[in-house]
Amino acid sequence: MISKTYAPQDIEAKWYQYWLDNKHFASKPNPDKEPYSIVIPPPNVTGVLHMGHMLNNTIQDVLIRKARMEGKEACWVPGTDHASIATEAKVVAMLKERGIEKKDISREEFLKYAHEWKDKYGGIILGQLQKIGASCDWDRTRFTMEPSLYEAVIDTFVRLYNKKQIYRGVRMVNWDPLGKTALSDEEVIEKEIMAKLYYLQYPIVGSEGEFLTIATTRPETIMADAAICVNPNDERYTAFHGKTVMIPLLNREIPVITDEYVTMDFGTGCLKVTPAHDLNDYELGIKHKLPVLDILDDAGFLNEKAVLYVGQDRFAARRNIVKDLEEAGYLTKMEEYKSIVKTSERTGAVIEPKLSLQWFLKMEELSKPALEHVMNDDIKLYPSKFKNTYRSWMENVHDWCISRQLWWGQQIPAFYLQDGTIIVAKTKREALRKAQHEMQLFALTEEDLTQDPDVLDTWFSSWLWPISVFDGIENPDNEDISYYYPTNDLVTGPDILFFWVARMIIAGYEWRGELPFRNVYLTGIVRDKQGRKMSKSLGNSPDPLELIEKFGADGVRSGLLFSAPAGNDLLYDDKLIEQGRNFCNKIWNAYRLVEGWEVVNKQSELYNSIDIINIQAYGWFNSRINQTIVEIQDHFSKFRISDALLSLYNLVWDDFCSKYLEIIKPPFGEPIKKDILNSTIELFEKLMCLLHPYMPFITEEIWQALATREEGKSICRTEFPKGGEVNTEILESFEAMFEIITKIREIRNAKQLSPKIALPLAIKTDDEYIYKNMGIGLIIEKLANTETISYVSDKVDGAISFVVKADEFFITLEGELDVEAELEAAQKDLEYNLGFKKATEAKLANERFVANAKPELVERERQKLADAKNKIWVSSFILGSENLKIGNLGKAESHFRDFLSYEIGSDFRTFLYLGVILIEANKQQEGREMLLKALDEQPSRKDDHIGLILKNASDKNINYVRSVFPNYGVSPF
RNA sequence: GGGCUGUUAGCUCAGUUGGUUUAGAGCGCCGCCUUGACAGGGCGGAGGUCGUAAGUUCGAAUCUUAUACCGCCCACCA
Repeated sequence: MISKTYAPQDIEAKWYQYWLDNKHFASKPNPDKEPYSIVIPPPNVTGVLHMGHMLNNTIQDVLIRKARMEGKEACWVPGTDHASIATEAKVVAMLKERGIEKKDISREEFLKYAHEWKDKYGGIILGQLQKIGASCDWDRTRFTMEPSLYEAVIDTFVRLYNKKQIYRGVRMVNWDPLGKTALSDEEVIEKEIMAKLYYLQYPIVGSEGEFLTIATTRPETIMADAAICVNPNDERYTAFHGKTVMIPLLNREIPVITDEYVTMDFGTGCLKVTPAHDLNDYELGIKHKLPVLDILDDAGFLNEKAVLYVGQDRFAARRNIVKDLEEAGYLTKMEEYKSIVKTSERTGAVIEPKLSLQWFLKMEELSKPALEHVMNDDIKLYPSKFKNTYRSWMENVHDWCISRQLWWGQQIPAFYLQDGTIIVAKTKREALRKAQHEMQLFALTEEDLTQDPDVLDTWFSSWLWPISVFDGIENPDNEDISYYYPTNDLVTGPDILFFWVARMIIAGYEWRGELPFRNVYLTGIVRDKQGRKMSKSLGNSPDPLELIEKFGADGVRSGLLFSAPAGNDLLYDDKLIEQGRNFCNKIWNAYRLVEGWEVVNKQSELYNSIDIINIQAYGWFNSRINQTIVEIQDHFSKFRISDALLSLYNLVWDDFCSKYLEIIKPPFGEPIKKDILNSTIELFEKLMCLLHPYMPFITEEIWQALATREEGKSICRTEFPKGGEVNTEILESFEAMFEIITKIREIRNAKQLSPKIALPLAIKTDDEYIYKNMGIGLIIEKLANTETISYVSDKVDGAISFVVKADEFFITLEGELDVEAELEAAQKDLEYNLGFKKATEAKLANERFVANAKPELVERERQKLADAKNKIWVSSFILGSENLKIGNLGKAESHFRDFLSYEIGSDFRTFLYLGVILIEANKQQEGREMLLKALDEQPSRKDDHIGLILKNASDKNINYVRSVFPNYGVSPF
């Protein structure tokens, strides 16, 4: 017995192991196949799977699985990033727990601990990726610190240094006092905070009682002040040009200088210049040759140069100095001030601008090809709006600070002689040789060389990733790199567009002379329902593994993708995942239905009508599949992954389950014919293949169950369905048919009739063939639950009617119709269609429209007009006859007259009813004409007609009516 | 301050070269339906003057301009 709901837990583990055992994800260069490769954005080795990874890697898996099924040599390279700051922080924390301080141990010891930590806790995320079904080639797993990748990084550093692209210099850098390292601009996050602006008085030397007042947010840095600066055009301060002032508390004398940099209308127009602790001040300092006084140590504590508050943390010092300044009377004002504070992305510490000696990579030349090839679409960004962002960054790119004051990472291969001479070489030995040979320092030993203690920025290794995973730096001509590079698609978040994507492109052109990937798909950021970024501290991030446990990997994957258009943030809601889970369940139950059918083999005469239905349904659904394949291929070509999934979702749920299966489903307890079961299984298999990239597990499970498969075979290596013929005729007739079915169901609903009651349906059509011989009629009977359809040539009196295309449908219900309601509905219908008719006619009368619009469009307008007229015609008739029925002769007359005026066709009863009405209204002459016209319409049925006339005439006029037809003898009365 | 997006149903979003007085989907909502694949379901339904204002056009959610908000990126106002 198959379980009633889809139970993913056992199924997923089973098939993932099966795929691994049969090496379905393994890839090696195959000249007979087109390569398709993706390198994973390497997660931090310290990382655990979060929703962002889930989304990102699902998209990659969809792409790679689809490519694999399309016969490409698909290779998805997994791996992890050593993440220097994050990992070092974890290791430091771990050591601290064990009572060990980093500063007390040697670099070697520390690295030993770090590697231990990495071996024990690192790379958890890779196992987690398997849970989501990621079809990576695990044998190719790489780590940015493993020897060959390490070597590649060192090598590129040396080569760039030799090309004079790397230099060492003193710069104002973003200093993280907690991590005690420099950060690149990209690693800094700006936060808006409410700060205080302090107004401080600096006494003017030689002018007792006079002050210059400055405004600052950092009063603790006054001890590092080198000058006070005012705008030369600021008349308030002209008198003070060339004077000096005293730093409060400290009583050190500093000059008043002038520079146009100072804005006159901010604060007091007076700026204190602190070259060591502010980038702008630093530049001012250089310009005006001011001394640089750095009063902070690496951890953000005041050093002895500060003289005051030495040994205090910068924030403590701020509190204290504010208090002292206030007491001494130098603080005149404090105001709230909205300001930006820079913080470290990794440690959260407030960044300190700090002068330090760092290594830089010149970016100007290197980045040129990277800009050009994105702008000319050699590399495409999805969505393309990021091209703008990319360009503005690239055009204003700054030199990249690549040194970090850490131990975990690739140590900078720069060696210093005692006199400070720098020798850059891959190893100490090489450096020594270089020193000996190039500088003739033969007496030198390795002891005399000191390696730079810093390591390289993590991104300085990950920018090589698409090359280094294939060993393309050290062995530039090896088989892997030649075959797989450039890779095809890169899937990542827009938050690392500059950090990583741009630099990979730069590296691609620098080291391979070509692009690293052709397409960059930038996913959105997963946010919570309120639009907040998911974060540990908010606790608003669900654990993907728990979700998988609860909803199944396929459910989570498809759920996330339902609402994940490229570049748009995704507001996560459990509802999405539920929807994915429900989709799995729907598929599962469709399978249960098909699986549960009993089969008959024998061809039997009795099954004739069923055959027609089945053949039609199969033909229709095949066309729908083919149509959808075209659609999803188009979506994929534009990286519209969500849209492709949605197309499939609708195809499976609405067309396959709600329509196709309902059509071919045998009545309860009855068997199904073998051939239709086989075609159904064939269709089901196709659907599973189409869905496999999105929902690998359930599709494998069902695919395996639908037929006997060879040992080791998997749907993931089965050919992705190619499109075929799309029969538009059958699609259109089915579309009309479903419209008819919906109308009937609507009537059933409106009349509150049980679905079990078969309704009598009559159709007035010029094309009975399509209903009778094409099986359409039979399907209507089955899906709308009608009695055997009758075909009529006249309108049916007293029936509920509706029109689809050119055909009219009548359902006669027992009991009185609600005339008022019918009238109201018909009236509404009439008005709508009259308006429609008017607009369309106006459009068609417009020569410019007919001349300029596409011919198909004009033709479609004409068709719509014809349909609308038909509907108007029907509504008018209903209004006329219903009004007649309730004795509203005047209204009835005018509706019938309208009816005739539309000249769409005629109907004998219109003439007839109108004739009687006119006679009743004492317009005998005209009435008589109408009655005769009625008879002319269908002379063969004269007797029926006269009977109807007499039935509708009142006693008063019966004789007159009779006199019109003197030869008609029998009175119905 | 500069630049770039976006603004469509109660919510989250589609809407691909302008073209039905009828702008779609999912969720949510309303009504009916439970022995029969699935209530994690079926069948129907309601709900939008497409941010605002002008303009171009035979025709505008779609193009132009202006404007208001949301968001993102960049930038040295202490």
